[in-house]
Amino acid sequence: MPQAPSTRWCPTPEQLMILEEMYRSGVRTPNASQIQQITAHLSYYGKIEGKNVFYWFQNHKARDRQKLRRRLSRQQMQASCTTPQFPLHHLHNLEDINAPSLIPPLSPSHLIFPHLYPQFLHQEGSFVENSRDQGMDLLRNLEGRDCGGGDQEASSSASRLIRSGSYEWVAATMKFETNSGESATCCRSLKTLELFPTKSTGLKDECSTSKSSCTASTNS
Amino acid sequence: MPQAPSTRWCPTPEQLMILEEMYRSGVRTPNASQIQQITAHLSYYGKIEGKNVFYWFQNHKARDRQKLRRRLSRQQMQASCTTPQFPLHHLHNLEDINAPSLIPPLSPSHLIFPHLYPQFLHQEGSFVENSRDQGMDLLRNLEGRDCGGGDQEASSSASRLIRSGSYEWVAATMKFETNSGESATCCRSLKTLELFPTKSTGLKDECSTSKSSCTASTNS
DNA sequence: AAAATATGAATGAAGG
DNA sequence: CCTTCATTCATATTTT
Repeated sequence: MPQAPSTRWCPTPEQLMILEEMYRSGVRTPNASQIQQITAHLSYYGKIEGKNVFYWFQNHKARDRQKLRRRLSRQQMQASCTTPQFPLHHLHNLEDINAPSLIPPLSPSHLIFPHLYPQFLHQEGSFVENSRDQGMDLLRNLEGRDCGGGDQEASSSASRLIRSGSYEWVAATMKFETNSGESATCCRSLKTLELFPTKSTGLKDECSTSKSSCTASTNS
Repeated sequence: MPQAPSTRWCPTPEQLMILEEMYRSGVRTPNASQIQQITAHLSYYGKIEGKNVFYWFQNHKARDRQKLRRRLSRQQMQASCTTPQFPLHHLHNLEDINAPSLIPPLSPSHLIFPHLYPQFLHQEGSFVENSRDQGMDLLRNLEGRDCGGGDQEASSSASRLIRSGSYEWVAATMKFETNSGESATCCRSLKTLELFPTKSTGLKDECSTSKSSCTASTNS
């Protein structure tokens, strides 16, 4: 089904520029009339409808706000992880992974994510929760529990902000994690995964370095 | 601005394996906390951020779905095609869209965004209004006035429905603008932006035609 | 080398 | 406002 001339709006560079400028200027949730006007102005640079403007601000704001949210959760996590950890670069250069290294040689997921498997469910970290009508066979059992489990609570005020959806969370995360250079890791590992040493934080792996590692795709 | 050393994440074989295993197990749309945990765990095998996990599931699910969809549509087509039909491949050659357009050739910003420049600000349209403590420098001038100006009033009863949140407005608008085929532009342009000819309404721009136009994104 | 494909990332659009 | 979906972009990888 050719979906017509893909009718989705796409801002022209000018429109985008203006919108961003406005956003920077403080416009966050324009009301109907504002939207009307903005639309009128922008329409000069290309086809555009009110809803486009509306959505643009909605999305932009949301995605941008998350970053804050995420930042908080992040800091919080770090706070609990701040404890200087030992050097942990030893872990893998991909190749060594196969070697008898210290790394658990790729354990089966039920070993890696015990919380995903009923048998191992006895720790706090619950997982599922919003497992609609999807598979979730393994996860069902967890249902009804407090999703965060232990550390979750730690974030009193933060938990609020954090609890939002994955998307938002991500949106926020992207910005900061990227900047910080390190990903949120350590503390989580502590509580949810005691199977491994928590030194995972400082890994360097960096799959992008050599062009070989990144494969591992479906290749099928 | 070249986007740095292409910092795109790439799952290590282990990470990928785990992710797939989880997916198979039924995990489809992990929420924030879940993502947190997954990320923490996977970070043991290499650098990874929350957004990576998020996107991974997002994409994986989407592509899965897409695959199914395609399959279905194909079957459907076959089903209907079993009966001798006329040739119908002609449909869609969205090529002609690339035709030489009448678009104004991208003038310098002060020409392009007159309304962003003080010199050109003298029209009525109010803008801000709920501009809390935000910037709004450019827009302030417009404050206090009746936003719509002329045609605004035209929509007597409509204004009611519209005036509620922007969302409502959009909800209403979307339907109509979409149907009418033209976006609410001309009239607006007239009053708010008389600097330009109003022909902006019928622009052809059509960013979607070639795969290049829509970019203008971060790519800085 | 060009074409096709796989996939991380981004974002417009909706539903609730 | 939050969450999710569909599309699309960009690029690395594989195919031809």
